[in-house]
Amino acid sequence: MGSETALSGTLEDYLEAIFLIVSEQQVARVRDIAGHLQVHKSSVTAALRSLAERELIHYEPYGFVTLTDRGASLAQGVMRRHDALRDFFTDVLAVDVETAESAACQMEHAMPRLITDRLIRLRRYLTESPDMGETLGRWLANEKEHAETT
Amino acid sequence: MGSETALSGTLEDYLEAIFLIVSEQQVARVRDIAGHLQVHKSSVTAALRSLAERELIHYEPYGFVTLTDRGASLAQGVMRRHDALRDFFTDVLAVDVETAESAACQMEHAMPRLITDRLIRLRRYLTESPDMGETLGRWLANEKEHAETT
DNA sequence: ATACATTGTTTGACGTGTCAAACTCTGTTG
DNA sequence: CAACAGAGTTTGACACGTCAAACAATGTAT
Repeated sequence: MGSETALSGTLEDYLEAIFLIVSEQQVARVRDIAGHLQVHKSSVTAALRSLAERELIHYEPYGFVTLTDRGASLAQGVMRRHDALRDFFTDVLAVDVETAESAACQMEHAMPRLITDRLIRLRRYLTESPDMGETLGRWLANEKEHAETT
Repeated sequence: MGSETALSGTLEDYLEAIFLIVSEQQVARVRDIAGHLQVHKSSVTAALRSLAERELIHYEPYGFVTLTDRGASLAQGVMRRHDALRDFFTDVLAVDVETAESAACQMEHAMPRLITDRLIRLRRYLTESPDMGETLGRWLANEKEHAETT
């Protein structure tokens, strides 16, 4: 079952960016991707070629970019890991959104399915179950005291 | 205050390997590092030069390798992140050691201090506090059912 | 001490990702 | 439709990390 060769973290980032941009605008332009990833346009062109070779995007030079089915499903996988981490960091560890977001960004790439699933469910359990909710709340309150000791 | 330029994840891996080897043997040899990291000896030589330039290791060609103080403290930081992740994965998320270890290996590099601290404390709280212990236990049992659905 | 296997280094090549600058399309706008 | 600004691409250079193969040093037996 064709996973060819695993994507690099970098290409996963491009895929994710394209997914997000396509969700808002209909279509992704090189300029938007470059802006989103804080990278030069020429780097984007190179990445697009590579993603197109792997058939993860539809791309013709000077044309708009969209995801193939495989590309979209891969991108969703990346985003799921990203969101799982970020939400766990903010909702359970009470970390500020900026820190959570940027850490998630960098840690998302190598996270196995099993850990992603468990993280999502533990967060749900901890934030939604009434008994855990209270205990967690106590822990969180406790954390506030130790905060800002960096 | 002097962080020069942040280490790459790769160099952090070398530093960590050296730390571990030095802990067991007195001294790290190129061969051991290469074995530990599953990399060719020539890659090790290159990495050692780079670490020596940054004054993180004591290194003379054909000589033994040891960590400088800065190197040791950096290595301990990496290991602390590594262990925090691995232990959280195994003890809280009930993930098997191999998966936990290899995921920690790859995710450890970009993890901010704040998140590391919180992760360590949450694990402790969840596994050592009696009330949480029971609730967590129930959650864990529940996880077993959903397992192997990959 | 000399020979030898082990260990370490050098060299040259490659892959990936980045940038900067020159160049080329493309679609407006007058 | 001609000119132009904006968007995209090409090219050449670089940094990083890796490998494979040729080479050099090391120390350990005999």
